[in-house]
Amino acid sequence: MTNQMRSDGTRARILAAAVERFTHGGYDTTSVADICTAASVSKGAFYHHFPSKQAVFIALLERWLDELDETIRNVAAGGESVPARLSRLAGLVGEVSELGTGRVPMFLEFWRQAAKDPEVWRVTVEPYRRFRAAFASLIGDGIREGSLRAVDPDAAALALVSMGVGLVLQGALDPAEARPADAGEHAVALLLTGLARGGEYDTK
Amino acid sequence: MTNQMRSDGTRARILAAAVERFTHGGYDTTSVADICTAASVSKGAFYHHFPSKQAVFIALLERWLDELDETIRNVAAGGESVPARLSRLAGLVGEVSELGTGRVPMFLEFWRQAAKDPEVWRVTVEPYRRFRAAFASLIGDGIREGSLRAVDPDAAALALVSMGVGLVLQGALDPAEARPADAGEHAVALLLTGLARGGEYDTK
DNA sequence: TATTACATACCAACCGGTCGGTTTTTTTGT
DNA sequence: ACAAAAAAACCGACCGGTTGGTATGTAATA
Repeated sequence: MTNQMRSDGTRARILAAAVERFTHGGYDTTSVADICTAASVSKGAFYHHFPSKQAVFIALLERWLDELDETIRNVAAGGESVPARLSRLAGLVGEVSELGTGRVPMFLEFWRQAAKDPEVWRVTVEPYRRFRAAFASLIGDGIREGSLRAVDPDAAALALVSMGVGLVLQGALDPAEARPADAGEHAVALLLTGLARGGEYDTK
Repeated sequence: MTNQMRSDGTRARILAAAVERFTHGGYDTTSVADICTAASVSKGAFYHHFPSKQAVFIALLERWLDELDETIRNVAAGGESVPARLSRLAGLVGEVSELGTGRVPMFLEFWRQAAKDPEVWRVTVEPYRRFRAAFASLIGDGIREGSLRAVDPDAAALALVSMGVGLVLQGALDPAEARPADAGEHAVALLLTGLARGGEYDTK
């Protein structure tokens, strides 16, 4: 086995173990020794690959942000009508929270650290801004296209993202009662009804 | 000064210092010594009033829940029409996030601990359920009263609470760009438009 | 005097990070 | 082609510092 392969493998194991432990117990509670044990890696190997515990956290954050950016691109793209693209979003909320239920604690951890560390803050906040900007632009298109009411695009985008965040969070906290997959689409449809020009909003 | 007064005073100082420190640095990072220093209280006094650090946290949580319950009662009450009461909610979101901006980290801390400790989880989740139930009941009234469209009250309540949570959280994370007080009411109005029977929703 | 409220010194456990040494792969010299 | 040397990956004991919690004693109230 080449040196590169070996290195990449242990690095990946450390990252995977870190996300597992951080998710399970949070950043502060999880010790470097915990991560090492979970990754079947020695402390020496850990500090050979990462300069600090915080560096692992930031690497995780950046990986997550890349995924998020890809999601945004997918949402923004597409030649269909604006309402059709918006309704694709309704499904996205359910999808994200299904896939991400286990991840939400980690995601909460990012926010919590963002309140303390300016570097983490900057890199955490930016995707939300991009998210809102993408939606605002989409909504602006819808207004010009005539399929949406002439609302403030920024406020509407904030509303959409907020509801998404709220749904995912509540779904993670109380999956039995606030299942986003079931009620989430319904909730988003409700908001889209308020956005759509006149009468009911057709999610089909 | 009576013994009771003295005791109550130091207890209150510990609680106040705890919320200040937890808000500033999170649960794990804040040490008992930190709290004691901030409260001008010795460690002995601390452990005389509380059996553990966790106990202080739970006392804080319970105090917060009482406030929340009072808020719910205020929202549910009132003899006005349902749309009027719902629009009062729009203002509430801005209000809560204005008052609570500094508190949000603490609130995040509750959620994070809820993922770990079943006891904390139960007591954290319940108010959200009550919140949703209160809104669902209110929306049900609106539907019977004829002022709201015949939507699923539970889904609509989830939508409202989710948007509120999302707005507060985003406002706390990024106050410069996602000011809930400015755009929050607008966002809720948008949702209410989707709820209201026909045409525009009058927030007046 | 008895009890409650507070103060201080102390401890065992743990944590992030370091460091000297060992194993494994790669490069170099011939 | 092959050994020697260099480099990269890895190991685990160790360290200074901190933490939640305790034990023991003192001052204030009942």
